[in-house]
Amino acid sequence: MQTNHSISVDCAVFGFDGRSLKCLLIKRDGQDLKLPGSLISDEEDIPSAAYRVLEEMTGLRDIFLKELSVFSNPSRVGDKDLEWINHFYNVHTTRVVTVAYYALVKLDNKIMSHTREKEALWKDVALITTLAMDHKDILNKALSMLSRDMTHSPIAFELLPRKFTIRELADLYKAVLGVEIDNRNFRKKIIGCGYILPTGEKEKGVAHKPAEYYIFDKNRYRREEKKIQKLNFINWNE
Amino acid sequence: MQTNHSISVDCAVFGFDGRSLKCLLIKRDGQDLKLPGSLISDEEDIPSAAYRVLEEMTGLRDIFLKELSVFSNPSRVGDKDLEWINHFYNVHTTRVVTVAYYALVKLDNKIMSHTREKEALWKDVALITTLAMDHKDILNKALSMLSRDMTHSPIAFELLPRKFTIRELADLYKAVLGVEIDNRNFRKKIIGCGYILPTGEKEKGVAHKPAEYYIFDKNRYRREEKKIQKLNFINWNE
DNA sequence: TTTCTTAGCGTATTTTTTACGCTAAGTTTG
DNA sequence: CAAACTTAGCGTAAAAAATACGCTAAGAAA
Repeated sequence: MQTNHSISVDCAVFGFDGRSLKCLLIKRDGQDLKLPGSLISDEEDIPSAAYRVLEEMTGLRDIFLKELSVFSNPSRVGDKDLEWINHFYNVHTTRVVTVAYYALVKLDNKIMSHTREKEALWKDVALITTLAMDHKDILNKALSMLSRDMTHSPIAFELLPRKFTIRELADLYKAVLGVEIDNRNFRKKIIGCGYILPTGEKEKGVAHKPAEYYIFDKNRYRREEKKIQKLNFINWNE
Repeated sequence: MQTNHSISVDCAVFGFDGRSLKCLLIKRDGQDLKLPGSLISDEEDIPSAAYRVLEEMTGLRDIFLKELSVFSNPSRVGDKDLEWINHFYNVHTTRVVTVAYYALVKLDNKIMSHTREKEALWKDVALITTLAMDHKDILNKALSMLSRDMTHSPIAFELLPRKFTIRELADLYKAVLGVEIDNRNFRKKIIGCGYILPTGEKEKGVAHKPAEYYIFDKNRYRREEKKIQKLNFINWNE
């Protein structure tokens, strides 16, 4: 029985620029686009490898990261891709199984200059048509997982600056989930939740009534979370 | 760079006997208990390996199966475990990364006799204290994923016979989620959903008013699912 | 025959969601 | 400089969903 394989990680890194969802892509050999990734080494566990890739690409250490699933189709890496991998990593492997993650980052100046330096690019996810290997499949799965997660847990704030307006939050939901949102009811929901707090600061230089900045209070969220004892626990349409 | 690893699958297989949730365990060397699993071979992808293990253990092909996550701690397999693996599979490996799944089965006579033959045992999950390697961690993660999934999608029926009473369904939820359920409101919710249909048949030989048997209509569920356009899409406490 | 248990229907209350009117505070336009 | 335009942000009413709980029915067991 032959049972030795190479294992890699691949990360779909998402950012939000206020208009649309972006994904971080890198050019392989200056040609095909692919997700950032790496083979894992003997000493590290797989999440560590993912964090290593993320730090390399973004310069950041504390990044929201979640495992998607394993992609293991024996033919997912074609001969050409395999050649590139063996050359790039100086190994001899015939099959690579990858563990896919998605990550969420705030698109501030720091990260933008770092990724520019790495010659990576932030591409609007709606405009990504093909990627190397099965990376388009990974991206698709990441997008559907992200949609699901954004409705079930407060991870939207990983994509927004620390201080954000309620409009920015709504725009993010519109962009990712593709839904229409009623401004007035959305506000009520957000303000009513108890852990999204006004800062007293306001927008400047916008062509309309300036909105107040809010912050997400993680500790308060956790406290509220514990209080809730949902009896209305079954909801099979989510 | 050394990058070759062995990959395995491990499955937490759950069943429900009407009283409590059971997990399928096998004895290694007639001693330690572990989850069913296997190394994967070069030709198969990982889900196929999981189905192979499940068919071997249960005799069944169409089983609900879902990936949990990858367990990759370099020291998750101790020296003793490694020795057993190398001997059992006739390989030479120093590290095994495992992809964990959970599976749901209906505990009917057929499966019970098959697992008995395989000398596997169905143990009440509440009574499982230790398992080989990191299999207890895998089990814990499987249990929390199962709880989550059972509240968000209609997978409870994978654990029940085709025809079930509303009480049996409620008992399953009580057992898995550890919640109290009001019989009257639960019925309303179940019957109101539109895809759990009465069969006309009734229980026999119970020491109380016999209940009607219901079936879960998968096609009707999918149709209803499409109809729903949830605007109330954000619920961060689920 | 009484007691016990669960089935199964109904009603009233509370909570949550949805729809939508309205004023406020800025910038842009003419 | 006033009118037009855009988004902020408050409020109210209606609809829908969740919850609490009373009650009778149908069987077995005592």
